[in-house]
Amino acid sequence: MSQLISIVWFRQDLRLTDNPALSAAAAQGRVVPVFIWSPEEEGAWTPGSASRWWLHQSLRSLAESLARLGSRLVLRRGSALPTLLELVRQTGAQAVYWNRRYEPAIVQRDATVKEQLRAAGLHVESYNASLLFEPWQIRNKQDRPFQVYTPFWNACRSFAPLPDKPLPAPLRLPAPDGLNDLPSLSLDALQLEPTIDWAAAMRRYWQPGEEGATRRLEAFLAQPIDAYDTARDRPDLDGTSSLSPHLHFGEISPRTIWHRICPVGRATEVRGGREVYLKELVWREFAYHLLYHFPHTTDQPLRSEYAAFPYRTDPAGLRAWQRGQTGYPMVDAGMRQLWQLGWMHNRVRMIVASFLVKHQLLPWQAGARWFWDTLVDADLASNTLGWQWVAGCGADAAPYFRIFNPVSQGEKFDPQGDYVRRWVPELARLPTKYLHKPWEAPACVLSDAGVRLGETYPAPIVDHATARERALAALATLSKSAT
DNA sequence: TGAAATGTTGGGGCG
DNA sequence: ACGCCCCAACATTTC
Repeated sequence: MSQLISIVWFRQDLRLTDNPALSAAAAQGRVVPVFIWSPEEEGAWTPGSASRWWLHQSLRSLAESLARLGSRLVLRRGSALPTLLELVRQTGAQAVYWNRRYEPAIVQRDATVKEQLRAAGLHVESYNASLLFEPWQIRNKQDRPFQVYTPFWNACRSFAPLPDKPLPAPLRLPAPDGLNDLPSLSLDALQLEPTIDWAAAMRRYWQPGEEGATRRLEAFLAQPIDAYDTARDRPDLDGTSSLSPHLHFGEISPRTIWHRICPVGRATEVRGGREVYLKELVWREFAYHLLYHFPHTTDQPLRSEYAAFPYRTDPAGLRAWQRGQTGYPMVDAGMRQLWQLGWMHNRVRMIVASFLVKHQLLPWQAGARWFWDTLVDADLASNTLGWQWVAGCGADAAPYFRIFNPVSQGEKFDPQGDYVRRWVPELARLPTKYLHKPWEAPACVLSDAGVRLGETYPAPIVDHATARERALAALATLSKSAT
């Protein structure tokens, strides 16, 4: 057995299967797996409460998986570079391996870490574990990054080479002598979990970790995939894959999903629900592509003229939105699902985001920040893309005048009202006809359902038609000042 | 991966 | 039989 000792630095790749850094290290000799909690190095985007809850569970799962292979996950907290150098001293490691991340602050940090470790004489390699295509691989004919989705998708679907087949998990993970005596924090010492236990519903709904991710994928694939095209838009059904948090933490690889959906490997060969799902996966790739090439967009609009957009300041309005108390059942249902599950159906994300930005004229950055704190799948690339898309200031964005009507969206995508009844139980007894617009219900209908508007459920905080006119007027000032 | 306003068409009631 | 109007259904335009 070789005596070469390698450190595998786990980050957002909390899995054993299709983990190139882990496989490379295991092929070299003995492995020291480590996770370093260094939130201060994430710039302005330190993980939010829901993300930290998930991370705690996922680390526990990873530690158990490593223990089954005769290894041990070492936990540390602090700045990455000095922590890694200390580990090198303590283990005699000659190599450090990790899988890449793409957030602006992390790209910078990792470049420094790599340079300094190499300067210290270590062998250092990083790998792609979380994307089908590297953000710099996909270029348009002018050799520039894409800013529109459809041509990006066309470039990805015909890109050669195809995404690699997933690597198998290592069968054994030889530990260096003394791995068990290496100083490590306990998982609890990282203080990732909330001090008040608000995660009960999340525990019921999610199974963080690689095994839970695999089960979620298999459950999704057990459904008729041809229905995905329309079922994915229905928040009252289980039509989506719900893999987003597992993907964010790297508990499952997009390559694994790609090759399960598309066994021949070529996206040009699939149609129907399979193709639609691959396109959703590639939206995630597009988000990383944009974040990598336009790193300022986490806080600034991609279309710079939107920096002058006349957003309002309204702390009470923002709070009503956050708490699901806007008086629009579809919006409130979404915000309460988010609060309880740390997740919201994507169709409803578009509705609530449109409401915040267009009906309330509040800045998309405030919405992005709230999602960042409350989503278990909070992902800087996807979150940034989604909010800029809704606000109209991003890549391939919805035109600003595309304003969702929360009533007609509800009637269209939650036709029996199951979704609203589940998340806004105080309206559950209203007839479906009025469920998405309780202010139009006759007084006797409201009282029969036990609803008193303004008391048991809020009256709408803005009138739709008025808010729509106000949003269009705000857009007009923008295009005037831009010329 | 909008919604609302406006325009067009065609069936049917009715004088 | 015919013109007129209404209106639903659909298409197009506008925001």
